Amino acid sequence: MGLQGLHGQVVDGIGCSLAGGEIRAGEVLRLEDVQERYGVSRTVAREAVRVLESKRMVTSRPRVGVTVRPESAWNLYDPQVIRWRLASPRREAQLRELAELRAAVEPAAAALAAGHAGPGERQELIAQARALIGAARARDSEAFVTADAAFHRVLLGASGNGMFAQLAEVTEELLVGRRDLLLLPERLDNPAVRRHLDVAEAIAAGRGAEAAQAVGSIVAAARNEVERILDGTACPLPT
Amino acid sequence: MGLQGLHGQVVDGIGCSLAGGEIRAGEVLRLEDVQERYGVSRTVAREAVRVLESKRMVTSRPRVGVTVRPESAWNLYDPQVIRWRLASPRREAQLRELAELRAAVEPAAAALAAGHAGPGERQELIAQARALIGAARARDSEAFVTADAAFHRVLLGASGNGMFAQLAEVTEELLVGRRDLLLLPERLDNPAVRRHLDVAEAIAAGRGAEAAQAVGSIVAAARNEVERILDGTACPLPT
DNA sequence: AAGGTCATTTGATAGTACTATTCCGCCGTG
DNA sequence: CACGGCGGAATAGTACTATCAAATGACCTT
Repeated sequence: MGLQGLHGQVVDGIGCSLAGGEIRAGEVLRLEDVQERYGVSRTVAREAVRVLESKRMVTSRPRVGVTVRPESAWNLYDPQVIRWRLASPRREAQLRELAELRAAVEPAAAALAAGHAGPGERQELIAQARALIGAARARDSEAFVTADAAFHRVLLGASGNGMFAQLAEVTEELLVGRRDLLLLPERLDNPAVRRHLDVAEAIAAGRGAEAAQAVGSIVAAARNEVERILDGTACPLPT
Repeated sequence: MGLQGLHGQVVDGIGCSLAGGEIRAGEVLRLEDVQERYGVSRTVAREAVRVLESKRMVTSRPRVGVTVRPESAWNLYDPQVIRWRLASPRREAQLRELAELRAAVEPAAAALAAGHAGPGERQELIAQARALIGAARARDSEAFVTADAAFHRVLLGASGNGMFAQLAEVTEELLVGRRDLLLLPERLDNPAVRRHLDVAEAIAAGRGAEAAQAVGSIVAAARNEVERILDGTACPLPT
């Protein structure tokens, strides 16, 4: 995973502590503290700090030490940061943010995909949509998440926008996060599932607006689901 | 900016070369090459590699060296990466992606802001909208961009979603990028400008859907503008 | 073709010298 | 007496070098 090498472990350890709120913004760590806390050499400690600095989680200044920056400054799109936040007590807030982000982006990605997708991608979308429906019918939660993730990955990739495509990884974490929250095999077969095929067909036909609308209903439902589970305050779906 | 310390300069140099396509995916750099290319010690070279690794632009493996990863793997939301890509020959593609991202996110942010914004934020939005209109009337390109950036920063921040808020920085780069592309003082006073006040008032009144729609028209126009300038292929605005 | 050996390159540590910044005391001035 | 600027000293990061360990790809042997 992200912990290649000694420094990676240190980064992961500190990153976790930061995301978990164990170390709060404004607090300062000395390089020496990091060394003995993790039992590593100065070099490794510095590399770890450099990486965290690159993620904008800390700043390093002479005579002061390593200062923790406020969460709002962090690179919140860094996959590692997302994972830390998902593993933190504030997991719910992160899930909600991801759901909102996804709800905003995927419709736009679908609209673009209708214009940019290649023949293979259009076919792949339909194939994954059918696999999704099949998995839902079979109450196969495993295959369901796999097909769901694959579908949205292809969709985002077909948008031709690299930044959208990169959200596929995030989306997958969201999907498994949702699955973990409520593993309801009986809930698998809902209207949103069949909507996936509508999306695939709309994109295959190049009908961007239609695809966007269909995706919009899917992600809005997903977001609503997350919201409902998290804090009970579900927003009504726009008809 | 991001070049604090020696290693920062090396990171910036390599990052630039990578984004500029001077070093392509799959190519390998040896740590020793980095050392003599930038005249730095092994320690600094390693720190630079660690940072680039954190940005997912390279991987470092023993016996092989530092391998450049394909652009699709990079942390495209890292502000530094965005800046490198904006400074590269492929600047246009990056601008387009940013415009598309913004078009997708800001309406959603506006809808959320209608629910989450505090009293101060609602007032601030109206104030910035008025400042924007004033700057447009006065043909003051400088004040225009400032107010525009401030408006969207407050808007994104008021969404209550940290990931949305973080796009403010990106949006500002997009705004100045657009300004640089076409500094047209006479174009300042267009319908989209007055829409900002509609947005502010809708959010102030808590009418999320209305705010989202108004923002949608603004960002769609902006995106269309960018597209038109970049490659002449403008998409028709959805009525 | 399969397997082992070796060279190469990164990974990690220790030690050292440098540098920047902050803190604090000193002095002068108002 | 209080306030403010000035400068030294302590402190913590910055950077370099040297050295050993570990991993792995390539080559050679069988």
